[in-house]
Amino acid sequence: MGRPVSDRPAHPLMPRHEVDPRQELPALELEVLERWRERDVFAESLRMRAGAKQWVFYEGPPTANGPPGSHHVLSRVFKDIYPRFQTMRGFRVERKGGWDCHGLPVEIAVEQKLGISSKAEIEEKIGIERFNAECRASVFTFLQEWDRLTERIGFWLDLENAYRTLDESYIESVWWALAQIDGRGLLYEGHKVVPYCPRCETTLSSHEVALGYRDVVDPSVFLKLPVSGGEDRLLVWTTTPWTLPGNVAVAVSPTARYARVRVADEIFVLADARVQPVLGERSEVLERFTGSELVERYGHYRGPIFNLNDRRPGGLPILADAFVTTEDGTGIVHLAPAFGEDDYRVAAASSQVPFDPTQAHTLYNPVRPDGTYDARVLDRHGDSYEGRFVKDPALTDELIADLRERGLLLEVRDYEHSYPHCWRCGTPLLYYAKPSWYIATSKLRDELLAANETVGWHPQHVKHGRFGDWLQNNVDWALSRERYWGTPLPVWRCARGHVHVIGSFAELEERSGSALEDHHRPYVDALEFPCRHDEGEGACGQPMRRVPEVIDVWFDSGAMPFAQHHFPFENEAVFEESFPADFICEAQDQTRGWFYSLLAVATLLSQPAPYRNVVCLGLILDEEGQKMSKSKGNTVEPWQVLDTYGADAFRWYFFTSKQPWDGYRFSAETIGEGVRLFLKQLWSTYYFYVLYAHASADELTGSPAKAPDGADRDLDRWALSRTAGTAELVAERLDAYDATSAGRAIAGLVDELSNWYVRRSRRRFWDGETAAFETLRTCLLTVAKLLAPFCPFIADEIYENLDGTLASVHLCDFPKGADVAARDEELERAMALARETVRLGLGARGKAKIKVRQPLGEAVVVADGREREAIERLADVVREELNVRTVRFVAAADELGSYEVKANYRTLGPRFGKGMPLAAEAIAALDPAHVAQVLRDGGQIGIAVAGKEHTLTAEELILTMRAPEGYSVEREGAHAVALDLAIDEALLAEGRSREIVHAVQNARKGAGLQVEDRIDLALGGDEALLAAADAHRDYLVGETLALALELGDGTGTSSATMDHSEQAEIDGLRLSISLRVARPTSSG
RNA sequence: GGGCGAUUAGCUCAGUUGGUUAGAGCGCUUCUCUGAUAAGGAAGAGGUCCCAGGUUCGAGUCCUGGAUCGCCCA
Repeated sequence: MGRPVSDRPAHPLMPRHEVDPRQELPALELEVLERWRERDVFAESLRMRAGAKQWVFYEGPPTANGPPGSHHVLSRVFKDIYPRFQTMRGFRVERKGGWDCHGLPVEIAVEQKLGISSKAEIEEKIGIERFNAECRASVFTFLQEWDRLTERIGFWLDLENAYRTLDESYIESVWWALAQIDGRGLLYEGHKVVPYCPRCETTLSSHEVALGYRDVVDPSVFLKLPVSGGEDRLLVWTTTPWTLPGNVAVAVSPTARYARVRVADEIFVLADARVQPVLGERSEVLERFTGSELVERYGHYRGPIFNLNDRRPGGLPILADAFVTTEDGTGIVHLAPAFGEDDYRVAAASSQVPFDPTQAHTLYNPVRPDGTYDARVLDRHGDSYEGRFVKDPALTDELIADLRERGLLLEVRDYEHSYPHCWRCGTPLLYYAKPSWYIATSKLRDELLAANETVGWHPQHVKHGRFGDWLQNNVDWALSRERYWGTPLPVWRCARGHVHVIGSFAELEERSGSALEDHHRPYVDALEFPCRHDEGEGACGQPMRRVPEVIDVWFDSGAMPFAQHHFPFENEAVFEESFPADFICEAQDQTRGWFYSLLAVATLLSQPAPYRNVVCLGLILDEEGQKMSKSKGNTVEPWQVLDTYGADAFRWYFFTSKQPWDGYRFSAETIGEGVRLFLKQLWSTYYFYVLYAHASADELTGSPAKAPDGADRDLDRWALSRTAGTAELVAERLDAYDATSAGRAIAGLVDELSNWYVRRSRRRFWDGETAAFETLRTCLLTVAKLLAPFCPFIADEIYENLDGTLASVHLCDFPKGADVAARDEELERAMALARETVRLGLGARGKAKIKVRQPLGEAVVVADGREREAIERLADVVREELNVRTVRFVAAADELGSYEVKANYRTLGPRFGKGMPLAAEAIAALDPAHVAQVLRDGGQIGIAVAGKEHTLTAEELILTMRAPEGYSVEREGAHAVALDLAIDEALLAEGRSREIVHAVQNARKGAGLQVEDRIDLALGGDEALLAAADAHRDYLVGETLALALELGDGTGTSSATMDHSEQAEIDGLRLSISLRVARPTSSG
């Protein structure tokens, strides 16, 4: 257990220190942080659970080469709350930090720093060795900033033992995983059509592509291609004329309708839906058929479209595939598998296209890596287009002119669309088939889906929505990147094409004869070894060299469950015990990022799902609902919030303002509101306790406790029961990863404690009544423990001051309801009803415009059965709150006025169905007084609907009341409270005496007196007021702390000697008040 | 273009299996209470529950289509 703290106060009810009612929370948090450091609380919280069962959290590694923003605070506080909670529940929750170190963002930052922007420059000017050294240095540029923020927001994470994806041990585990995957035959080299910048000669990641979309106008070309063996012409549409030399087929939609139309003396074929938009009114439809029928009818067209010196004219296939739409163009598209992903897929799937995806050289691609045509592309005169850049507008014009000359062109139109450009150099990107290493994840689709079924997703819809769909449509993982700063792909290959995947550093050393200290490029590239492949004629013996690629950083992150422990090379037991994770948490954009990479890597290694629960966080938007970005200048910097409102406020906002996956509309002001509403209210309640505990120190530590009376005991038991109930609910909701509901329940409890328990109990605290202090202390300490995972600072402060047995609230066990008190749900219901009754009664007062200070004779509460019993039990509360002499109960409203009877739709609806309107009508026609009488006697009501008799029970009817004469009534549903408005002389005098007290208190304030000052008091003015004061002399003297009271008009002897005089008006009557501080010499 | 989510008061958000007159907090107006609280309480103003169809005796809630915003993917 945690280290006990020695300097306990003399008595358990006594707080250790006084409290500033206007405490600045950020300053307080810094003190708490210091205390955590001194007492080593985080480490202690782990040590004290050393033998306990693990509850496993995985940190999805951020990159530390940029500063953390508010969205990082969001994910980090959610990564904190559940581990804190589970620690308090008794689990050991180790929280190993992690850093994602590799990848293009790091490389780009370095390129910018070095003032270069291409691979050629890296390799020729800088050299890979220096470049990677720069990357390594750049990775942790903002590490301190991250660590500082992590600590400040109260995110407990083991930063000292954080894993780093650039570590040698990490890389070795990744290599092991890849060798395992290769051993299952799932690693292969294939082609992928990728966004590619021909100037930089590099592929771009989807993230980079998204940076460079621009709206541009490109020519869209309508071709008329004659079918094989006929004069009919297919109308084929493309927006990328430069891809036409790569054409190997055309495609139609199998299900769409196509039309054969005549225009002048030509016959065209195109989608029926496109006839009008493309050809206008000038066409005549001859026939219609589906795409499938079109394929059957024509089969082939005359190709290739462009003159190519290695392909003779002949028939090229017409294919059908569902990706073709008829929403624009002609409903017939050309296929160039080297330049389009769909094209590639359809071509690969068709036996009619001479293309084998596993044999890269069979792909027809006349464009070179620098974006120029090779020698095969010819113009109409047989001259080559070799060396021409494919996106050059002048070239496009020539291509179009060529097609026109050859009679293949129907029309050219401008086509406005958004097209990706290289974000670095502005060159339009090409979609271009590149060789790439793949993992055949699509073969494991069923395993992935099955593993997904075992995961608890929050929100739930991700499971079968975004994530499930993604798995359903799984495509092979393109693993390789032609870059420098990453885990090197451990694939070695010999000149004869034999491939070997290295699975450990030892193996590499054994084969190559050299050991490396750093397995990054370029060092690893230098190692060679003879090929051991044996095809029956002895080992091949050719030198094997590493392929140049590095691996996708997402594979790094997906390997973290084992790579963070250097499994399987060491720490086998540690890994076994910490797999799978109970909980991970990232933003929703990780659906295809880390959530996927973790699941995929585990599945590839035949492991179960690597996480049991996922919380997906939404996006942070600004007040206007715009995405926050530095360029817009609408970001909220974390430190700005932390310095102004503090970490607890920041956390509280994220936890409770809405369900985190819905995203946030976020501004510093919104956070401030939450502070006012919740943290200040809590602080205020806590302050109240500390203030009066110190003021009542003698009573609390000395004399034996006085037992509370019945009503007070009820109030105490109510507060404890509500606290116990909240404890149950909070634990249940946090178990379900629903911090929002849990937090709101705590806020509800604090509100009830502050605005009901404390307010109702104030006098008991002034009197130093032990039971009240005990109750409030228990409630506050329970709140502190419940709140500890949410707002760890303020929770620790309250615990430390009111208890402090352990070094921190975070070493405590999470409260179970039974630890606090036995639930008394009957009492809770009763109190809720009593409060409702008070609310209605105050409403009735307001309606009659009678102040609460004016006592009234009677409140009449309408309630029946158990409700009545419940409220009756708490009648004193109702009486005091409403300031009435008596509370009378009536069973129903007949004594108060007339009824109204209505149908209960909820219960009767299913019974009557279509007859419901008739039934409601029949019920409305009943005599309400009669119905009330019968129901009260336990009888039933008969009605006739459409000639049929029906019997109705009390639950099928709703009785409400109308306001009677002479009472002010406030009602809601079946409840009502009526106030007798008659004010007799006695009530009037009492009310006036209260007004006088109020006026004197104001005068005291006006005279600048201390609350405990005793006074001499003289009152003058209207006789009626003086009479009221005289009648309630004791009350008046007691409330105003007057030692002497003189009543009479201004001629009185002492008024001239008073220090302070003022005039007041009550009910239009004049009151003069004179007072002075009573001196010891004055008579008592 | 496809998938997912969202849309309820000026703002931030609740709204259970469909049920009579859709709620809370903040802000605004008026009143009120006050030996903790720049707090609390009451009343008032403020809503075509994004739109249009449909199912149903009955739709904020279920279905279809559409709009707008966001995310992911093409």
